[in-house]
Amino acid sequence: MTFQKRAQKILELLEAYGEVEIRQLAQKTGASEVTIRRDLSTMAANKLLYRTHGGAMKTSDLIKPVSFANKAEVNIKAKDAICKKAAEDIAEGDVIFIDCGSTAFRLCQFIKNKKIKVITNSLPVVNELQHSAVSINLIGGEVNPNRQAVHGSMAHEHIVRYRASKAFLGVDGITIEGLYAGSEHEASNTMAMASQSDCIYMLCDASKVGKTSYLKFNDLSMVNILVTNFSGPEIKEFESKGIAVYSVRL
Amino acid sequence: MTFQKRAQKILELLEAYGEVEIRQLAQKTGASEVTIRRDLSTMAANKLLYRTHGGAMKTSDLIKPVSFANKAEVNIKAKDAICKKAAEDIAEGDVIFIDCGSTAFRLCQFIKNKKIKVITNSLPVVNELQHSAVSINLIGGEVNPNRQAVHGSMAHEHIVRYRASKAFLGVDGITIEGLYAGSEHEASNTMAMASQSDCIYMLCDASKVGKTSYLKFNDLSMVNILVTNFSGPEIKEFESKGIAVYSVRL
DNA sequence: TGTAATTCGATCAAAAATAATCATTATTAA
DNA sequence: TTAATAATGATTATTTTTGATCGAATTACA
Repeated sequence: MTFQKRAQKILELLEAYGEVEIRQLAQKTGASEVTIRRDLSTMAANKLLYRTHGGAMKTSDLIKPVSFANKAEVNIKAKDAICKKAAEDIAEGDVIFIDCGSTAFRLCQFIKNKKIKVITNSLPVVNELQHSAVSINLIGGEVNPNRQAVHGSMAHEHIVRYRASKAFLGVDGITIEGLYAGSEHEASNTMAMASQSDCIYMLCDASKVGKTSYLKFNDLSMVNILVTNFSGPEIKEFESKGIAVYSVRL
Repeated sequence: MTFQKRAQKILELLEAYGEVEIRQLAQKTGASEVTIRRDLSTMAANKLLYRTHGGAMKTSDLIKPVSFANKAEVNIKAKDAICKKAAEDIAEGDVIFIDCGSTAFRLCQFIKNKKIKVITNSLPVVNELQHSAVSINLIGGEVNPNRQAVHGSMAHEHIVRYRASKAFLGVDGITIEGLYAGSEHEASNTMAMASQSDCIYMLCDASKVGKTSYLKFNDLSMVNILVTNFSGPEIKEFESKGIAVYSVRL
């Protein structure tokens, strides 16, 4: 059994149980404990797992290089349902913006096989769509490792050079009063994408609706379609402001 | 049995089993193990499969990060030695360009802990440096999934907006006559980075020196320093053209 | 806290696989 | 046909992988 095979097995077991012991692994792979120990060290060096005494643990998904692809993610079902609904509106030949953030990221799985062009500043989106039917335009600028996204004035300039039929955006909070972001950088990108698109989709799971955040960066007028699993009386108010609301259920 | 026939058979078996052993293949094809080994290396160079000890694995079966642990990459030692040498010249506070390509990628491991700014169009470089001391500026434009890099006119415009103290570039081939690239896109980016840098480092393992490729995109005048493990009489000629040559040994 | 039991890291040796070299055979070009 | 070129195979030297062993470090637990 080669190193690669063992590594695969180890990662599988890690995925299933969250942690593994060297004894187990040695038994399952037929290799000696010394070898397993060596495997674990090289894998740990590549940040594929955390080394513990006598075994290994799954790398915290926060630290993993590229992944919102994490099933422990909050509200994942809501986000998936929202994105599935939104993806129905995406047609062959479309040019779309995809915002950074964990919600918009979930759109990827539903558009992989569509022949469209995606303009994005989200590194996970790029990684996810890299070997798919989608052609990608990556927005350039300063990389923010925490958000796994590109920001800054160069990014802004880049965005306004393009034009898309649809933009799929996320925010930190949305109320009747307006849209809220966690940072100016994000707000700036979101605004720029909106200004360059014919139709603006706002993807918000229920936890975002009615919530405010530190920066109110715009009112609701720029939003055309709100896709959400929120279902309170406020929905009517959004609609009265001229926003089409796609309500999804889980 | 010709190479093509064998390659076909190998891919079939790979498709069926996910992995193959050299012994098997030698038996099934009637070729010697030496020949199979040669077949596998060329196929691995074309990314048709992953080379393992004693055999090969299907590319798609491999979990991506494991492939980084794969030492089957061609000329890896030369590339590492070259990059280690080149990295010695990088000082705190530097702003540097890093080209796409497998050679320049190897620079990452040696600069992770330096407080510098890296401007790059290479997605693997971004992933590698994302959670390090390095701050990253990602060049925007069209993503080429095969090269895992960003190209196009937008990329060019992005590059020329910045200025760096050093550029670490790769080429497909280098001779006394000039520099050769595999595509115009690459050449365009390489040229742009060179034009915006004070000092241009060319990173070339021995297989690149003396080799030409389909596009000669410039003469040698733009190169300041050639870092290579090549050690033939041609080195003197490079030096006579005013290029400083850093010779590395393995 | 101190002691026993694990686990780890380093070093070594054996086995397997690979790379390098050279001779031989097939293929192609002149 | 003959010479040049490329592909293959055999042989040898080198490298890689693996497992064993032993002192040091870490953990468990009495």
